[in-house]
Amino acid sequence: MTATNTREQIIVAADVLFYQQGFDHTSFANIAEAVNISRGNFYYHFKSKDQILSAVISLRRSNTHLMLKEWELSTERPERRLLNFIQILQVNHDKILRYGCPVGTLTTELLKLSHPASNEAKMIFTLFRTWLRRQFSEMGHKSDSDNLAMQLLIQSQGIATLANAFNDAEFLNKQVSQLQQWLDDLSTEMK
Amino acid sequence: MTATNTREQIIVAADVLFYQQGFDHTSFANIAEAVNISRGNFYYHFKSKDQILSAVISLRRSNTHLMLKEWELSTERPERRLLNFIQILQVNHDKILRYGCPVGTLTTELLKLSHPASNEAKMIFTLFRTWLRRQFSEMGHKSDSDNLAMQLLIQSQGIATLANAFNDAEFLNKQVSQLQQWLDDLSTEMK
DNA sequence: GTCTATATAATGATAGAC
DNA sequence: GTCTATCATTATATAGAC
Repeated sequence: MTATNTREQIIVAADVLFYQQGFDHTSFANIAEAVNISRGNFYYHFKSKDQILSAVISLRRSNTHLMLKEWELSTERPERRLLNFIQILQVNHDKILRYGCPVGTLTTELLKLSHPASNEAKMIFTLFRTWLRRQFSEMGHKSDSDNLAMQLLIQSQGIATLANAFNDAEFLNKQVSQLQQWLDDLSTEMK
Repeated sequence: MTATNTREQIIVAADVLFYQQGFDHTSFANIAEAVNISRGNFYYHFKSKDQILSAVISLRRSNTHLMLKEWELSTERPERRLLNFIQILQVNHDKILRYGCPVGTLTTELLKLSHPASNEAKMIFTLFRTWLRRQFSEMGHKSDSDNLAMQLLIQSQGIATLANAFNDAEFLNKQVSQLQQWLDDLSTEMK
C-alpha cells in the first residue's frame, strides 16, 4: 500500500469515527481496525492523535469549500443556491438523526475539551456564514445579509440538535419544509 | 463529613465538570480534586461513574422541574412565563458563551457515546417541550402549540451553539432581543 | 511501509487499614 | 466515612525487526 493511500484512508476513517463517536472517545485502536492496519503503523503517517484531527478538519474544510463552489457554479440564482444549503438536512437525513450536525458537534466537543483545534473547526462555520451572507446579499438583502445568514445557521443547528435528541424523522422533514417556505417568502418579498 | 453531605458535593461537582469538560472527558481524579476527597472514597458513595451520571441527570431534571414550577407560580400570564425561558440565555450569558447549553451538549455527547443514560438526559428536553407547549396553549395557540414550543427550542439550541462557537456576546444579546420580539408579536397577534 | 513488542501514563475500580 | 495501596485495563506513543 502506498503512503498517501494509507494516509488518506486513516483520515477518511477518522473523519467518520469522529463524527459518529466523537473525537475524544475515538481511539487509535478504533481507527486501526477500520483501516485494517496495526496501531504501530499509525505513527509512520501521523505523529500524534492531534495531527489526525488537524488532517480531518482540513479535509472537512476543503470539502465544504468545494461543495459551496459547486453550488455557486450550478446556478446563477442565489435562492436556488440557498435551497441546496437547506437540503443538506434532507440529503443527510439519517446521519443527522443518529449523529447530529458534524460541524456543530465537533466544534462543541473541541470547545469543551479546550482543544487548540477548536478554532480550526470553527472556521467551517465561518465558511458557511460568509457564503450564506453573499447569497442573501445577491438576493437583494444587502443590509441584513449577515443576520439572515446567522438565522439560517441557527435554524439548521437547532433542528439538527433536536432531531438528533428526539430521533424524530417526521420532525426533521417538517422543519426542512418550513425552512424552504421561509426562504421562498424571503425571495418573493424582494420581487 | 456526613454521607449525604459528601454525596451531594460529588453530584454538584460532577454536574459542573460534566458541563464544562463533558462527561467522558471528566475523570474521577477531576471530581475528587474538586470535592477534596480521595479517589478511593468515591466508591463508598457510588458504585460506578455511570451512577454519578445518573445522579447528575436526576438533579438536573428535578432542578428544571422546580424552575418551571416557580415560573408558573410567579405569574398568571403565559407570555411572562415564556419570557423567563428566553431569558435563560441572558441569565446564563457567560456560561452559554463558554460551554453552550447544558441540556443540548450533554444529550448530544451521550448519544455519540451510545450511552444508555441518553434517554434520561433527553427527558429534560421533554420537560421543557411539554411546559412550553402548555404556555403557548394558554396563550390561545392551541392547534400549533407543539410547533411553537419546538420553534423556541430550535432557536435556543441554535443560538447557544453558535454563541458558543463564535464566542460572540453581542450576537447572543441580539438574538435574545429578537426572540423577545418574536414572542411579543405572537402575543399581540392573539388580542 | 508495516509489523510486533513494549514503554508509560491515566483510567475506572477494588481491598483493606484506620 | 475516609484513607492508602493496588489491580486490571486502556490509552497514546516509541523502538526496532522485517
